[in-house]
Amino acid sequence: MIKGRTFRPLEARRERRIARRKTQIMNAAAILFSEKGYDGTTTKEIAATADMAEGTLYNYFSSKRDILLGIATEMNEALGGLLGNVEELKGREDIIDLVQRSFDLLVERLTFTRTVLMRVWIDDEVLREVVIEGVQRVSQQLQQFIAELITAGIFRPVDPALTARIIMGMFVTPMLPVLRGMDTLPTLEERQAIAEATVDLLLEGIRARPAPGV
Amino acid sequence: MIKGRTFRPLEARRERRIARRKTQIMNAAAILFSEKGYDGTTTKEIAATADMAEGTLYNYFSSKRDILLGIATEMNEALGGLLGNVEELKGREDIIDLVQRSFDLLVERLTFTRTVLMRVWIDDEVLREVVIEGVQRVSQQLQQFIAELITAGIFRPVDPALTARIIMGMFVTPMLPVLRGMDTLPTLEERQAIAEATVDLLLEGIRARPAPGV
Amino acid sequence: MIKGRTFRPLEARRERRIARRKTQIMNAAAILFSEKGYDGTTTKEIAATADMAEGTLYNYFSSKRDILLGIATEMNEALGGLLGNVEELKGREDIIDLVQRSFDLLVERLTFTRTVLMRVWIDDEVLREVVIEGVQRVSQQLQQFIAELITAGIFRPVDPALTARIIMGMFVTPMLPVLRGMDTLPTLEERQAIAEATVDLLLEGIRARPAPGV
Amino acid sequence: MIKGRTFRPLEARRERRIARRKTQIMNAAAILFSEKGYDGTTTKEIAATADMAEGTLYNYFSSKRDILLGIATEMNEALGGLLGNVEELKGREDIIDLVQRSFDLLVERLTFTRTVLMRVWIDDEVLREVVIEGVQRVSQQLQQFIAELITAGIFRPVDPALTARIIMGMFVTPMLPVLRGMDTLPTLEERQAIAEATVDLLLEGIRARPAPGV
DNA sequence: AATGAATGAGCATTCATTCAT
DNA sequence: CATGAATGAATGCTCATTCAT
Repeated sequence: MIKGRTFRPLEARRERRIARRKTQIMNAAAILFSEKGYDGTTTKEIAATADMAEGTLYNYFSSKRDILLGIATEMNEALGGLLGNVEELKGREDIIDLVQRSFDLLVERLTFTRTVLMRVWIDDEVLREVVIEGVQRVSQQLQQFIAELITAGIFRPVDPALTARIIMGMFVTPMLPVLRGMDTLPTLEERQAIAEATVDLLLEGIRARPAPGV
Repeated sequence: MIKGRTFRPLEARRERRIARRKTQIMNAAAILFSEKGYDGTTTKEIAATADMAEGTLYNYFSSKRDILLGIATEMNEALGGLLGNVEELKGREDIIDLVQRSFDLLVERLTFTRTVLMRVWIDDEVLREVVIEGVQRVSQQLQQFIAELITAGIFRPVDPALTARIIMGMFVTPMLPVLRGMDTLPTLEERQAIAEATVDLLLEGIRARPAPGV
Repeated sequence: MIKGRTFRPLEARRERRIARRKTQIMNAAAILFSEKGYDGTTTKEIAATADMAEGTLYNYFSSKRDILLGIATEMNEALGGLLGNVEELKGREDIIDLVQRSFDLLVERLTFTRTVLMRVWIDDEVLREVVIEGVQRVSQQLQQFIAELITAGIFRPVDPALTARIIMGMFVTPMLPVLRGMDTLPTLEERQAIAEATVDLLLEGIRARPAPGV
Repeated sequence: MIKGRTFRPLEARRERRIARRKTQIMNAAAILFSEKGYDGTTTKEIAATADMAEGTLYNYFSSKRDILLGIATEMNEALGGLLGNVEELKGREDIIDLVQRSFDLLVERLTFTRTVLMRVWIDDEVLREVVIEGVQRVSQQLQQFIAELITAGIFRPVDPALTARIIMGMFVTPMLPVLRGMDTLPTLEERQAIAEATVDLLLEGIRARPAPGV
């Protein structure tokens, strides 16, 4: 990227400043969106929370909507880092670890998650951005993973597509009250306990077992 | 409610007319809310869809918000009829039947469900109305049911509260793409297949089993 | 238009009320536009001048721009009534009379004229609406009139198109200071004097000539 | 201005640079003003067209408005050079030549002309700057010229003030479609033809006459 | 002198609610 | 009861101007 004398530190600094500003705005917006909804949040409030003038928002985003899409994209990219190595998931511990990292992601970016989950429900573009490109990819990796383990005789012969969907539901739902702001953030230990309980519930149902009496 | 000579047919007819009007308005509003969101829907549109003048809405509801709460309440009452007889749930078939009736409820009142699920995310009053009074009651019945079956030695000893939450997630999530409008409505057969797959996944994991070799 | 029992007085009254409101708004807007320009006028001011709330404007016009187009259209229609009978223009008196009626039109609708003349300069849609459909029609009738009188030997052989353009300039220009608000409105006598001087200048030119027959 | 030992070449260079910058800005602004109107043009666009940063504009002009007044002034000064020698106008050829030089001026500074003509309509200061000081001076010279030729028996006895106004209209109007951007720029030959036709119409009128001496 | 990010007052437009008919 | 015109506060966004670098 940076070669020979085309290295321009001023430009790099500029880009960092822009990135910092965008983050500052998205953080402020996500807090408000997650508390009051997209339509219930005004640009005036976003600016005040981000500690800048209203017009400054528009130097970094072309519209209120663009801030929302920025949040969705950021969330999506974070999600992308989660499942790169699905083929390495072999034992119970690996799966628990993956689940826990998912929880961590949701919790770290709590307001982003809340915002995106809320908006995906009616905004078709956010739906495409996040679900089609993000969740669906996760889902397909999951289906492939399930299919392989069925072939290997480790899982019972279930419908991979439907099961993938159910599994994702199993893992997101325990977090819903937290995301909604009804429960307080779970501690690390609590998250671990939830992850283990969920994985065990899943495995004991889905794992093929030697016929009794063998 | 109406007894003896206080029976006044005129008044009853009046009440029925009022109820019919309210339903007409809530149906229209739910369609629009579920398509465009609460804030994205104008009272002018609701009136047009309900085939009446804008001002007429306010003879039956005190505000746009009141229409939303009416929808939430209605949904909640429908949910109440679902789990009256939790102690009768004994075998796999009973549970599958319950799950299927839940699916039917969501699908029948598709727009109501969509509206309420969307709005519960940020509106604290809807949250109280629906979740605290509706979902939580279901959840508690479910926990009690799980606890009893654990005591009876039919289920493994799991955490009833967490498991109840996971189970509800398992059952709602397969319906999400339908509720979101991404998938078409499943046929009766499809709903049955989903219900069976979900219950089997649940049972095979949660049911205690005789030790192998016995 | 109104036949048998399809006569609906209520609807007619409604239409009259709407027409009255639109006129009220266009009059207010034209005053402000002509004083401060289109962009220099706010909808708040228009509403205040028309003695109604800001939102009420939008029950009758879909945008500020639509008010402007309404004014242009109205002006255009008034212009249309001016030149129906160009073939009746025979002598000097007829022409003076036509010129005077033009002056009257401009003066009566002073603010409309000012508004349209100002806006036609940069707004292409107003240009089309007014010039292409209005002025151009007048111009063509004028060219035809000139051509006929040339054929009849009454006019010198001049270029009809160019001459029509020059003539229109001769008649509009004396009014410009009035339209611009620099001069006060001319009285009827003054308008008559201007009309006669202009027509004579057109017909005879400025150069002194020996009396015919001498 | 610069005499004796106060002559400072550095200062002169500085002034030339400032003058060049101001011209650069006014040219850019005039293009945009003439296309989109004063209010429709942003300082950001002016800066971009003039190939400099937005803030730089304010080193040379105190406001957007000041740029406009600069354009008006420049136009006015150019107009001043046109009529210095009105007493030399003697024959038809001289007048045609003057008319043609006017056309050339308008065409050369097309965007300046467009801008000023547009803005003079509502901006009182531009009106004063250009009309009162520029056009009115032309008009007075014209009136004096007419009055003298009447006295000399060369022109008919017409009202000099009104006639001056009409004449100016005759000469500007043929150019309006060009200024408005509806017609393409006329070639030199076309401009000459227009000038001749206009002057002849002015001198001789439109009415056919028996050839003198017949 | 040049820059361009920051500013915030000001704008056109929307829409839930009221109320005279 | 039903109507739909009137209301005006509130909104997202623009842009001339300033000023630290």
